[in-house]
Amino acid sequence: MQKNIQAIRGMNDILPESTPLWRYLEGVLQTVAASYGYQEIRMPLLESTELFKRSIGEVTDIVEKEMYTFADRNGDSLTLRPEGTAGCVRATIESGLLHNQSQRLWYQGPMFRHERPQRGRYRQFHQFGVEAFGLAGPDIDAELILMSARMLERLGLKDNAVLHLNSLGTVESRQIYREKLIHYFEQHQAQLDEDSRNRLYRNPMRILDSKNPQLRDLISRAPKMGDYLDEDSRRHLVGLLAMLDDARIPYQLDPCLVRGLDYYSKTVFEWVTDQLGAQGTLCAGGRFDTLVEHLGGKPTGAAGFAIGMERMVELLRDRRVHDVQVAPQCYLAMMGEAAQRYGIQLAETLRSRLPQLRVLMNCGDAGFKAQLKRADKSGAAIALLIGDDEVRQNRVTVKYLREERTQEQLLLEQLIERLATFVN
RNA sequence: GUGGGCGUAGCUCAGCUGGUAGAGCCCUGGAUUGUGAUUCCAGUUGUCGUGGGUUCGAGCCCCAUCGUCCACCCCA
Repeated sequence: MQKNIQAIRGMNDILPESTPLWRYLEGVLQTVAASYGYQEIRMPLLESTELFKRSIGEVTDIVEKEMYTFADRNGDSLTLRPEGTAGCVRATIESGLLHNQSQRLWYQGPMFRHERPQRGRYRQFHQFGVEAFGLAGPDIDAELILMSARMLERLGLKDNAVLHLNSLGTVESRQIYREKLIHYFEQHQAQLDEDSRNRLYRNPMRILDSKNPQLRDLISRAPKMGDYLDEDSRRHLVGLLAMLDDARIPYQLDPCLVRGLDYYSKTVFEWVTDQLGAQGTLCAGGRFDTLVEHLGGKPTGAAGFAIGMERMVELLRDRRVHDVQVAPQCYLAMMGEAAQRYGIQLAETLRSRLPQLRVLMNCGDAGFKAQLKRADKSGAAIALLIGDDEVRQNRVTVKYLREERTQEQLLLEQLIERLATFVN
């Protein structure tokens, strides 16, 4: 048997039954971002591999084993973007957007990581990302967190998520902390599991967010980043917490919160839910003050976050949020060849006169009864009936499908007037 | 990359200790000629994921393979 070609593993189609929900979600996020004065930016899906190696970090899992990397025809190494920040920074530097000015930007679109798919984790997944450049203080961190909180609130998901917060300090203070941590875990090496032992010298902070319950005790007694923060980072964090308190945004300080990408510094945060299984991070972000410089720009403070769209959609699906109108307002049923030719002209006229109207025209052979069934199934409020009689009289029979109302025969202008009341 | 569960009609699934396939939904037609959500009647749908093995005989047992889901890992 010939095998049908299937979608690439971990890359899903978004079918018509869910696209309205996606558009609703995207619409809410865009509206909120705009209400904070953020502008949209669109970057290519493909970037030079070097960009991601330099920004995400050579020793991260993403770069080591999760990137879709391949050679262009001329031999250049290209990579399908595994996240949006790197490309966004590259674009803003390249276009001079950071020259003596700050930028507040958002983007959305697919990202690609070669991981084993599971609930809430796919090889092509979608993010809505927000980035702010050229602003060094805790005020912009607060703005971003407030924005993310508002997004959740608008979507009715405020009670589904908890805000986790931590500070990773500057690169220098983190270096000191890192050594303390290695020293601590070295002394208890026997208690570490295999994963953690592997991470001990490569990325000891990752041991902190291990899920192994046998390590919980050991981890809870480990040195805390908070005790090693430099003065600047400490003041930054205190300032941010005060602003969050003012805004009455509850948060949970989480000394074990470590982000997976190397470029983060100072503030990091995550909105986490317990309703999605193992992949519960809905939204995550933080500051990345050294990245712009690292990619060749002038030293520029920066912060941002990204929302995992699939995870949001899954939460919204449970709540049956449904706001987007796609059903046609009227369905055109026709009997006979003359009626069909009349009807197709009529449908065009209606679309010209009422641009907001959604007209679904019956196509293909079907009995009158079957056409009405289709009209009902389409969700249309009205069926427009055309047969020989209507063609002769130049009228259209209007049948109301969703209300007790006697049907009527209308001339074109009357019909347009009537249909106009169903458009909004 | 490592584990475990599952793969039967378009969808959701049933199929008893092995005897060459079923239900509901959907779709189509009909219950007198041009009037839809209900009801009734009728009909279509499958090399039971794929390949091999055991057996007189396999959807059911064994092996392999692919796919999928969940978890580890990782992260949005």
